[in-house]
Amino acid sequence: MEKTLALIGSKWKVLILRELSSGLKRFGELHRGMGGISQKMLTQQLRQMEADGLVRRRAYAEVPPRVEYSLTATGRSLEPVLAAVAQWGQRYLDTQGHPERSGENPA
Amino acid sequence: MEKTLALIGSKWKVLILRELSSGLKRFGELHRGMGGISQKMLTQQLRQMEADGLVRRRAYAEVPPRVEYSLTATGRSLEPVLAAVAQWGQRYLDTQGHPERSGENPA
DNA sequence: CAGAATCCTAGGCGATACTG
DNA sequence: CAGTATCGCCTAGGATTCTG
Repeated sequence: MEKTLALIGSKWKVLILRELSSGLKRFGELHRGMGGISQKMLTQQLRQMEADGLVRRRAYAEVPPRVEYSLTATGRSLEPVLAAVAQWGQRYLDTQGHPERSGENPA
Repeated sequence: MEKTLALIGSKWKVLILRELSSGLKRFGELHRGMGGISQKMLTQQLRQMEADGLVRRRAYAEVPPRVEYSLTATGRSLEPVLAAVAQWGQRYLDTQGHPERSGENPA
C-alpha cells in the first residue's frame, strides 16, 4: 500500500504511465507530451520507475542519441488500478458538482 | 485522477483513512494509533480531508475537549479503490520478491 | 537528442511552546 | 485534550549550463 504509493504516488509518475500506456515513446516526445515537467524531473522519475520495474528503457548508441521508453508488463498491470482511481475521481467530481441535501452538517 | 491523488496521494491521508475505516475515533486516539505523525500534520491532514468531504469532524464543547472523527460516505467509498491499490502492491512485492530500491531511505 | 552536473529557492514538515 | 502559532531544517524540484 504505502509501497505502491511510493511507486506511483507522484503526479509525474502517473502522467508518465498514462503517456506510455499509449505505446512506446522517445524521451523528447515524452517531455513535450506532458508539459510542465523539467527534463531533470522526467529523467529522475523515469530512472526510478525503471529501477522499480515499471518502465523499460532502450538506448541506441547512435550519433543522434535515441532513447525509447515503454511500459513493462508490471507497468501495464497498473492500468486497472489507475483506472479504478480515475473512475473514483470522476465520480467524486460528479458528486461534488451535484450536492444533495442529506443533512450532512448536524449541529 | 490527479484530483484523486491530490485527495489521498499522501501516506498520511491513506493511514488516516485506514484508521478511521475501523470506526469513529478521537483525535488523540488517532494520533497515538499512527505513530510518527506530528499533531500539526495530523490536524492539517484532517482539515483538508474534512474540506474535501472525506472525513466528518464532530466537536463537543465540553470542558475536557472531545473531538471525534469518522469517515463520510465519500470517504468510505474510497475503500475499494484503496483495496485495489493494496492488492496490487501485495502482488508487486510478491512478484518482485525483495525489491530493494537504492536511494529510498539511506540509513 | 538525451542526460548529467550545478545552483538556488519555496515550502513541507518536525519540534517546541502556548491556550481554552 | 485538541488544537494553534512559531521557528528552522531540509530537500524536492525548477532553471541553467555543458557534453557526447
